[in-house]
Amino acid sequence: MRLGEGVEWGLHSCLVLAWLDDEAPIPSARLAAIHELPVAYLAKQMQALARAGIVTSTSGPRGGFKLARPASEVTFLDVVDAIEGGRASLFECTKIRTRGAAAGVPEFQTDAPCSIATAMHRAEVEWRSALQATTIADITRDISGAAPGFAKVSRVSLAKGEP
Amino acid sequence: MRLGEGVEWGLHSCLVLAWLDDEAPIPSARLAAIHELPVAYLAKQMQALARAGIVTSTSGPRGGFKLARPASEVTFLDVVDAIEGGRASLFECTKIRTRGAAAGVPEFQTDAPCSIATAMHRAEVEWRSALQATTIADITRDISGAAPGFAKVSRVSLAKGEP
DNA sequence: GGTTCCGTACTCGGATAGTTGTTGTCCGAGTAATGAGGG
DNA sequence: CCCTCATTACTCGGACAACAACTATCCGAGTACGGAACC
Repeated sequence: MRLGEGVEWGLHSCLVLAWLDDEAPIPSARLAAIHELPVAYLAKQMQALARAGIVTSTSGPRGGFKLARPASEVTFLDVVDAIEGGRASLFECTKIRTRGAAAGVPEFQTDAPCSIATAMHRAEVEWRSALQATTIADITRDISGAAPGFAKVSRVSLAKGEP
Repeated sequence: MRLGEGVEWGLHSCLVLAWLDDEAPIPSARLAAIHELPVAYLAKQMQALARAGIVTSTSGPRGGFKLARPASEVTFLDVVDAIEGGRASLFECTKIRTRGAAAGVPEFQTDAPCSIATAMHRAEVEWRSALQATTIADITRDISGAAPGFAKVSRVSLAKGEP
C-alpha cells in the first residue's frame, strides 16, 4: 500500500509553480519536461488540482496553470486530498464485529464506535495534521536558503525550458 | 488510496485471539465464522501474521493460531507492517527533481534529501508512532471495561462457535 | 493607417486502453487424534 | 488390560485465477493570438 505517484508529481509541480509565480502560466507540457514525466498523465493530475481550487487553469495560447493562492496557504494535505480524490482515508471500518458469531457477543454490539477503528483514525489524524502543518512555502524557503545566489538565474532557465 | 481490508481483519482476529488466550488454538475457519469473512483469504492474512512472528500456528486436529506474545506487546504497527508486507511506506521519493530540465537547476541538485520527501516522511513517522503506541491489550481493556459482567459467558459462546 | 474579422495554433478537459496490485479461491503437505489389532 | 501402529480427519502453507485501481494515452472543446481584408 502506498500513495499514488501523482501525489509526488503534484507536490513538485506546485513547488515549481510557486517558484515561477511571477511568470506567465505554465502549461502541463513544460511542467512535464521539467521533471521528465509523462505529459498526458501529469495533465490529469493537474486537472485534479484545478478541480480542488489549488491551481487555476487558462486555456489557449499563453495558457497553463498558476497557483490559485499564496504558496503559504497551500498545504501538503490539500494536494494529497486533491489528487487522491477523497480516497485518502487510510483505514475504513467495515463493521465486521457486528456480523457473524460476534453479533451474539454483547461486548461487540455496543453502539460505541469500534475501538480498533478509533485507534486507526487517531493515527490517521496525526498523519493528516502533520501534512496540514506543512505548506509549499516551507519548501521554497528551504531551497532558497540552500543557494540564494543562484535563485534568479535558475528560475529563468526553468522558465525557458531546457537548462 | 487506502489500507487493505486484511489489516482490519488481522486486527480484529488478534483481538479475538487475545480475548480467548487461555483457550486452545483457534483455527482460521472459526476466526472467519466469528466475523463472517472469506475463510481462505483470512487464512492468507493469518499466514502473514505468523511469518511476522505475531501469532504461532499449529497444524493438525486441535490446531490453529495463538498469540505469540502477550497482547500488551502486540502493537497496531506490528499488524499493519505484517499484513501490508513492508509496502506500508505511504510515500516513496522517485527523485524526479534530478531528471529532466530540473537537472540543470543547482538548487534541485543538492545532495540533501528532497525537502518534499522529508516532509512526507515526517508525517508518516507521526502515523507510525501513533500506531506503535497502541496495543491489542488497550482494546481488550476498552471492551472489558464496557461490560465486565458478561465477559466470561461471551468468551465461552465465541469459543464454542455460534452464539 | 486604423479597425474588424477570420483562420490558426495552442491549451485544457474528459473519455478511452494497458498494466500492476489487491481480493478471492483452490489443492497439496504435515500432524495429531482415533480406533483396531496384537501382546 | 495395555501397548503399538495404521488410518483418518483436520489444520496450515503456498500456488493459482478474478477483480479493481492505478498508470498511461488519445482526441475533442474552447480560447487567445496573428494576419489579412476592409473602411
